[in-house]
Amino acid sequence: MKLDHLNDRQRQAVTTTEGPLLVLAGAGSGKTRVLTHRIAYLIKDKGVPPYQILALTFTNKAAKEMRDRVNSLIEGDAGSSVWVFTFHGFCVRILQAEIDKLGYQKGFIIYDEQDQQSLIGHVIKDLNLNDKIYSKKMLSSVFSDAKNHSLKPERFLSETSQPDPVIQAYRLYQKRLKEANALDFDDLLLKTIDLFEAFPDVLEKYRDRFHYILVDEYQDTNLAQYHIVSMLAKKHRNLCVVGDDDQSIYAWRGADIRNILEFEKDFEGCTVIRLEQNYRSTSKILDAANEVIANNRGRKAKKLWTAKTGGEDIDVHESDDERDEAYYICSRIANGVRAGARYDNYAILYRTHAQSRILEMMLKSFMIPYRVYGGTSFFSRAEVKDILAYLRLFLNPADDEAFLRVVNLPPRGVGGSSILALMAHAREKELPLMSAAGDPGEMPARIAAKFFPFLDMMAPLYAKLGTMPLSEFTEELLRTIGYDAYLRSDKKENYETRAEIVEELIGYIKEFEASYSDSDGDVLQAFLTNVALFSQADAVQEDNGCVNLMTLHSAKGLEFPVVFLCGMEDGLFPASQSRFDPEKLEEERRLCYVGVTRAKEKLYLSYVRERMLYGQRSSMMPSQFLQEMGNALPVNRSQPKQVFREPPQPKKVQESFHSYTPPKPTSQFTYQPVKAEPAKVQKRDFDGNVGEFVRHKVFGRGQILSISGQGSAKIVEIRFDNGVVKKLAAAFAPLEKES
DNA sequence: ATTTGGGTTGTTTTT
DNA sequence: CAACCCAAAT
Repeated sequence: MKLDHLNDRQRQAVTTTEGPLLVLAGAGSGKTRVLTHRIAYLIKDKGVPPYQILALTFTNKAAKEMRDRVNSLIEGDAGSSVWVFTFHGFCVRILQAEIDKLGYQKGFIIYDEQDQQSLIGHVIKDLNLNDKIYSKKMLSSVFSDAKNHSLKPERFLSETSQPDPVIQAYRLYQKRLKEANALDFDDLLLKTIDLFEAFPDVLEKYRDRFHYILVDEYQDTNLAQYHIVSMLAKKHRNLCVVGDDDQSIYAWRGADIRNILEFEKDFEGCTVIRLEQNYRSTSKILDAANEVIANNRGRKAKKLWTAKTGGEDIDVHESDDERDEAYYICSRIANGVRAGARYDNYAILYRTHAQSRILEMMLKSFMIPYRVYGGTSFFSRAEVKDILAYLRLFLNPADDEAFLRVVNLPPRGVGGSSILALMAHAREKELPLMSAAGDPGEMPARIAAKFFPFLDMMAPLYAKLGTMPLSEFTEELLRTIGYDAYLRSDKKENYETRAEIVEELIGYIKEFEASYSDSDGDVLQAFLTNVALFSQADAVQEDNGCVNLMTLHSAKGLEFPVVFLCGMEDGLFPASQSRFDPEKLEEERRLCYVGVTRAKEKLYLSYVRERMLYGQRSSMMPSQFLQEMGNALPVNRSQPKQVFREPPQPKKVQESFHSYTPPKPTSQFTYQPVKAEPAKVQKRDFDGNVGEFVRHKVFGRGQILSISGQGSAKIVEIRFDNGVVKKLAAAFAPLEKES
């Protein structure tokens, strides 16, 4: 194994194979390289059988990349038998083999956030809780907190003295999950721990097996993950964790920075190696990053340096508003491309998804191909959810959330009251909804009959399941339920887009089953798990010929020659909720650090004076982080604001899911770069004037007091004859001039 | 039963 | 200015 292209520290990190090892790897210091070489070194030079190695990552993409790179380092496909998984994927794998020991069935399904919310909604109803105090949101975050922070959520809840209703709700929630044979995301970790604790022989089995364990992004592990790792590593103690406390950006979802800060205490006699040479960015960029992060307290001492001295100045730009900002960014990109750059050299990073919209519009009018990661992704489209809900019901008829979603979709005359009756009946009999519908007992016949069409339709499909490839089965399913006709009849949204999404999903299933070789598993379950664990970052693909748009969070681990960090304003970034909470502020600052260090050659920082927030214009101040980077920014940065000609009117965004890529290595979904759409004629422009009288379909006659905004954002303020003053969107309100 | 509309929320970030 | 939730209309 040749290691001479590694620097001394990297090589040390690769070859220190025995005992606990903490690698503090600064941004761009070659952490993935170390991990992959370490795995290859273990196999090739140390003769470790690949199946004794376990590597844990946070995203599927990271896992896939690691697998690929290991395989290219060693001949043959020995690398493929290394277990490289995300934490969640690893837990699923174990639970699929062992979960029956915990009283669940093997074909469990994973509830996503929406299912979770909706289930909590039912719990609130059933317990008659005041949903003003105990909202879905509040409860779900408490539950998640409890699960993430503690091995015994119940104990956590009482120790943090949660009010009784919360504890009751928690119990009922867990009970319902179990009845539905479902696990939420946090359960995946928690149940694995439960399993290991309750069945020492099972733990022993895995403990024996994994002689070498590697953990990527260790700074982002939560207590549950920490626990899993330490249980597994207890025997052989060959645990290598790699991370950077400065890049810990997931505390809000339970990541505990102490896991990395106290690793040395937790694993006695551990070796610590610091990787401080950055191979990614120019020193101009790195200086800025070092400046901001220096404002955080309680971090491990380290000083990143780079051999790439100098480089281009960082650009700081002020715009009037977000439209202007978008224009500025687009024109920079257009110039760059004209000068020979590729579109995929560029990334536009922002704090919140909401910021992407205006950027998208402007990119379209510049005819710049782009890709948005995250946001309303393909898998959260209603059509996809519909179909997946059906499929879930086939894997697991106890899935009540899925049942509720599809029982009346397309509409087949099953309404709220029937559902309510069924739910009561099901509760009484302690049956899942599906079974309860098939076993109506003393339910009024009139109501029971409502469910017959649905049941009759499903029954033959159950019989067909498994007799044909999943994709064909899905097509059969869609034909049977008449989904296409439903899409056509639903005039709300345009049929073409939605039909296209259905096609896309079928295509995705085909890809999946083609690459699914393990004949020993249930394809349907594997597929649903794959989808549930699919994440934003997984879709990222370099060299796609597109400008990349994403949140700062999903940018972690990536790098781009040119990075735009936009919306650098107090209240947005750092977010308003974080500004006065020192811990949260530090996390925002780390996020800023992550953002800055994504850039290899050129960094643009931009902020606006005025931005639309909560539906109204508010004036903004430059982010405090800009001040903090001050020394690394060019001195003459109060450049005169560029004056643009009238920026092109952004075209109406054509509804589109901005692409996604299947996680399988071979899959190659073609993505058509978004081409500019011809401007569509907007809704009619209401042309009343102040003082004139108008008639509203509902409110009656009124007088226009003021008009603001323009185009579809035009707002008219009207005092109606009954004295009520309302602000209405001119483009949408049913207004007519009073004659 | 289904649809519509108004009123009410509230926004980080995601495995 | 959304998305979401509930109430009222048909």
